[in-house]
Amino acid sequence: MTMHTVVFMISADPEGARYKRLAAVLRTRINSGELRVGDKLPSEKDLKDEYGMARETIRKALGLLRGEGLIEVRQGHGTFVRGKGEGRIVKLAKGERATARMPTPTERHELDIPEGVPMMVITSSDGKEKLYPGDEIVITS
Amino acid sequence: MTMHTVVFMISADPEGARYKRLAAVLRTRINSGELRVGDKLPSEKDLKDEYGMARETIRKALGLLRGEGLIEVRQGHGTFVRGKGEGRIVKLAKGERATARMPTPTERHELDIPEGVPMMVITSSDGKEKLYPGDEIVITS
DNA sequence: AGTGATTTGTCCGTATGTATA
DNA sequence: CTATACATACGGACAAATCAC
Repeated sequence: MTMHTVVFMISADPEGARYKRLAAVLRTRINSGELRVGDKLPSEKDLKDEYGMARETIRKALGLLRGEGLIEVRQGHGTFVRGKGEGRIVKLAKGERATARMPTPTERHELDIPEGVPMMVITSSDGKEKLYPGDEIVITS
Repeated sequence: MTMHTVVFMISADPEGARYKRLAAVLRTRINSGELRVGDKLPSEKDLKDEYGMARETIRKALGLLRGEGLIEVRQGHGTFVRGKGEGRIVKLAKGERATARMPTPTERHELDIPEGVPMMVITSSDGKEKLYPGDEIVITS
């Protein structure tokens, strides 16, 4: 039995953009458990060297994953696998309605929502709105 | 009283990145009603000429708005102001829980969810999940 | 406290490909 | 077929945040 490191190649098949294929590879590395919550991904420079892409292309791939709420990027620090959130439970009162949308940058800052995480909006019958980070709330009847 | 066209300038105050300020300007032009649902935004080239930024910078600004579900970009066609969705109402059954997250590219394609729109996940007590585009659903108790 | 190295953020310019009108 | 418009990719440069020492 030969010991070997698993190298996740970018498929030579030119199906789709390179940054999308790289994102798919990284998504697999995360979902497969090779990279766990809190783990640091390779730096953009390392990914650039490893996959032979321009840094901008690497960043586009990371941007996709960030948009899915799968990773968190901290300037000067690194890129990390994000957790799923606690799942605080909120009971929907009579007449209240819940919907989801993406927050504006202002709302993101005020509610401390990371990029790529939606927002849950609960509207009561009088029109007042309550806002929650979408990954930290579960609604029950 | 002087008649004048309102020109949305990029504030000279260098607060934040240029693409974020441009996004804020465009967001205002949309929310103020100057640009309505379905309206076409200026082309990337026009925005580039108008604001004197590189096209990549323009695209980053548009990317922000796309990430908020505010605009829709169609290759070879243009950039358009997105509608808010219908608001189909779904009643939450006993034991069901609702949460929101961003869809993966696969889920986006299968549910025909535009970029920047979250997904509502309704989980029943037996673990089965129902998926809805987040901007086309409203949940009531 | 400070300095340098690392890492991500922003911005620019250019070129080419793909989709639509 | 041509022109327009968005998509992808590369390269370079400097700024800003963080870390290691």
